[in-house]
Formats: sequence, structure tokens, C-alpha cells
Amino acid sequence: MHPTIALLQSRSLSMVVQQEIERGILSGEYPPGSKLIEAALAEKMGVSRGPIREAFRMLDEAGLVRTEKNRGVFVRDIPLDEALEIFDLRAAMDELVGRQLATHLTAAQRDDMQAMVSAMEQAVAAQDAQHYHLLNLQFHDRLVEMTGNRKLTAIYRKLIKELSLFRRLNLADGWLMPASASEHQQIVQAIASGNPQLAGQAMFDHAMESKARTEANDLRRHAAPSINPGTKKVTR
Amino acid sequence: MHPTIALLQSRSLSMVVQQEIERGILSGEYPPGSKLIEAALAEKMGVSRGPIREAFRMLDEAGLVRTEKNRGVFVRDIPLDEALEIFDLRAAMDELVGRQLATHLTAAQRDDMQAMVSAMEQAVAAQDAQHYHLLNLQFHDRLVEMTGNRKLTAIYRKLIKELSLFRRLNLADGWLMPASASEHQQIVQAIASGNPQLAGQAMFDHAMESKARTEANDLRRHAAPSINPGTKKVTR
DNA sequence: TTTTTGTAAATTGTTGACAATTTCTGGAAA
DNA sequence: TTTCCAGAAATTGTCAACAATTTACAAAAA
Repeated sequence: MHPTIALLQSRSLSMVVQQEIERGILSGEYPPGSKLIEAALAEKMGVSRGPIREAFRMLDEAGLVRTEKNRGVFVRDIPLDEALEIFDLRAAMDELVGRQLATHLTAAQRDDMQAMVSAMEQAVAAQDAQHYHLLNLQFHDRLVEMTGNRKLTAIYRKLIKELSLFRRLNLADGWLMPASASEHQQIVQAIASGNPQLAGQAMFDHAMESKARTEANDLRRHAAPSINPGTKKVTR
Repeated sequence: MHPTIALLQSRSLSMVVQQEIERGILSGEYPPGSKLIEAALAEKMGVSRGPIREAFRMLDEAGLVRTEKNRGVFVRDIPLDEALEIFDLRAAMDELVGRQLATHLTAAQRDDMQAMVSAMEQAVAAQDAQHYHLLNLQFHDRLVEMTGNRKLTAIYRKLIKELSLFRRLNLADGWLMPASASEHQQIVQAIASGNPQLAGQAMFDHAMESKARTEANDLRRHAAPSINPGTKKVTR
């Protein structure tokens, strides 16, 4: 029985179960395409199948799993074309973020942004790709949050989660670490300048750069089929 | 027992129930703020409470209801500030739609658009506000769909559904019918011109006009408290 | 060998029952 | 009259059992 279940009865079981399964999906414990079995999860978490099924419905609506009638639920595997669609949408949202921040930025927010960029530059200098990746995610998440638009923030985060299910992205994000370092500094300056058009453009271009890198990376990977023999991970 | 339930067992009960409850919410049968009782819905639809609860989880994730532990689920009532946030987000998405259509529009799509605008102009001439409203929704929905971006389309539709729960919107959309008629013609021309910047701008401005009208309408309504005595509708 | 078919096992879909919590109601106390 | 507090009723949260469907497997036929 999972420890967090018994402790937090403040939220209903379905919510806790949903968070736990989502954590497992995003951490790669349940990789894209794998099947999620109600009874197995129920026993693992020490609950009955009811809450598991309710959690499945939430995850399905959130786009993290897909449900086939009488066949079960599977962790979604985002195809390249859908990932590219998400990138386009995210670019438009980031452009909005840039515009709004340029017009409403406080001094404290500006300092926050600058601090995060500095941290990223340190990570680049230290060649710490893993840390850089986390800081990058945090940077963009904070920027969206700074707009104060809750719906924008919620949908942005949902898109990021779905993008993390585009499996080819995970293995290859070490390569493109150093490229986007200077772009972030540029973004901060554009926002701090107070010019909405400029700030929006900087955010949009940055997002589209990310899209282009992802697509190029995927095509390259598709051309050179798996050199790495240890691709098959132990599911559990 | 609802007739559509027994017939369509191709989709699981939760899906059918979800659609049925959603229909009831969007039609105003279950108005914002009203409570949805599991047992009542279960009996009405001739199913047990399990599928009802699963449907609730989907509707919650979709933002159409809110769940309070041990207290039940309620149809969401979108406050003005959240509605305005959604308008901002929709404007950014519409701008993307305009840009993409301007670069990829086919002749058939252009004719479709033109036909819909003509139909709207006819509705304006006939003073048919209800029909105009439907055509307007259809017009924007079709434009988003034409981009071929499925994720964009899905999220756009979700936002529209949430906006329809902004209750003050429903009563007041007759007033603003004639204003936006010419703007639509302008949008079509901007898209057909093939200039992404221009088309995006036209879509963005149109969306922000809609936001401004909604806000002005709400402030006016708030200033002049309910002249209409028949506000309380029969819930069921 | 390959394909097919029938039976058993596994898994999902649905239901009704029970426990826990909230809400309602009526009367007692201030 | 108003406030407060049982106790009852209504409602939600969770579970275990049963039905329906799919999947796995082995034997028979081609």
C-alpha cells in the first residue's frame, strides 16, 4: 500500500490516484504505449478499482492516456505531427505571454527572470544538461504564471505534459542544450524593454526554434535507426 | 430511462452519460451553480452511479463542473475575470488561425468561408439574432478546424464551452448582433489576401472586440440590476 | 509448418450494498 | 423570537461481486 494514500484523505482517493498515476507516466515508469491495468494499480495503491477508473477518466480527458472500450487504457504516444501541432499552439501562447509581460512587468518579476537566466547560463557552463533542462522548463512555466492568466497557465502546463509523452524528445534533449542559452537573455531584454510587439516576437521565435530543433532531431533519429541496443526498458 | 442509452452500447456508458450531462449543461437545463446529484442522474438515465461518477470526473477535467469533496459536483459559474482571461487566450489562438489560413487556404475553403459570411449577413438582414449567433459560432469553429491543427481545435472548442457558462453572456448576445457583421467580411478578405500578418491581426482584433463588448455588457448589467422579473428559470 | 478453432484465463464494464459525511428538521434553551 | 443542538434523512465515497468481453493457449485441421 502506497504511503501517501492513507495519509491524505483530505482529497478524495480518485484525486490522489490520478496524481500518482500521472507522476508515474511523466517519470517514465509507465512509458508511452504501455497498458495500465486497473486491478494491478488498485492492488499496488491499496484501493479498489472504482477510484482507479475515475482517475483514468481524468487522465483521458487530460490527454495523457487513451481508452479503448473493453480493451483498456494505454499511456498515450504522441506522434510527431501532433507534437508539431502542439509546438505551433504553444508558440502562439508564448507570444501572448511576451506581449502581456512587456506591458505589466514588475521590477521583482524582472529580477526573477534575470536570476533564472543566470542560473541557466551557469548550468550551460557546467555542462549540466539535466539541470539546464529543468531550469528551462521552470523558466517558461514561471513566465506564463507571471501573466496572472490562470486559464492560460493551466492549458500551457497541460500542453507541456503532453509534449513530454513525445518519446523521441526525452532522449535527445541533451544535444540542444547550449543553443538556446543566449535566446533566453534576449527574451528577458525584449520583455524588459516594454515593447509588446518585440517581446511577443522574441517568445514566438524562441518557441518555433524549439519546434524546428525537435523536428530536425526526429528526422535525424528516424534516418539512423537505433544504434543504442538498450532501448527496451524494463517496464516493471 | 433515456432512449439513447440502451441503443448505443458501442461507446461505454460513461461516455454516453458524459455527453448527455454536457448537453444538459450547455443547453441551460442545468444552469451554472446548480448541483448535480448522482442518484438523480443515475435514475433518470437508467444506469448506476458508477458511470455517472466517471462522467463527473471527465466534466471536471474539462472545466464544466467543479467538485467539492463530500459535498457534490456543481455546474461551474465562470466569473467575469476568468471569462476575460479566456478571451485573451482565444484571441491569441484566433491570431494563429488567421496566420495559418492565410498561408495555406484552398479555393474550396475560401468559398466555404464566403458562404458562411453571406449567411450571416442574411441573418442580420432578417434580424434573426438566434440564427446569427449559431452561424457566428459555426464560422469561427470551421476556421479553426480548417487549420488542420487538432490540438488547437480541441482546446478552442473547450474554451468556447467554458465561455458559454459565463451566464451574463447568454442573455445579452442579441444586442451585439449587427456590429460584427462587417468584421467577418474583413476577416475573409484579410485571409484571402494571403498576408499572414494582416489575417492574424484581423482575427486578433475581432476577438478583442468581442471581449470588449462582453466586458462593457457585463458592467452595464451590473450597474442596472435585473429589470427582467422572469430570470429564474425552471430547473427541470 | 501454418492456420483455425474452442476453451480457459485475464481484464474490463456495471451494479448494488455499505460506510462516512453533510444537510435538513424539529424542538429545547437562551 | 432567535440560537443551538440532537437525530433523521439525504448524499457522497468506497468497495466487492457479477456479467460481458477480450486475450492467451493448446489442440485439431489444412
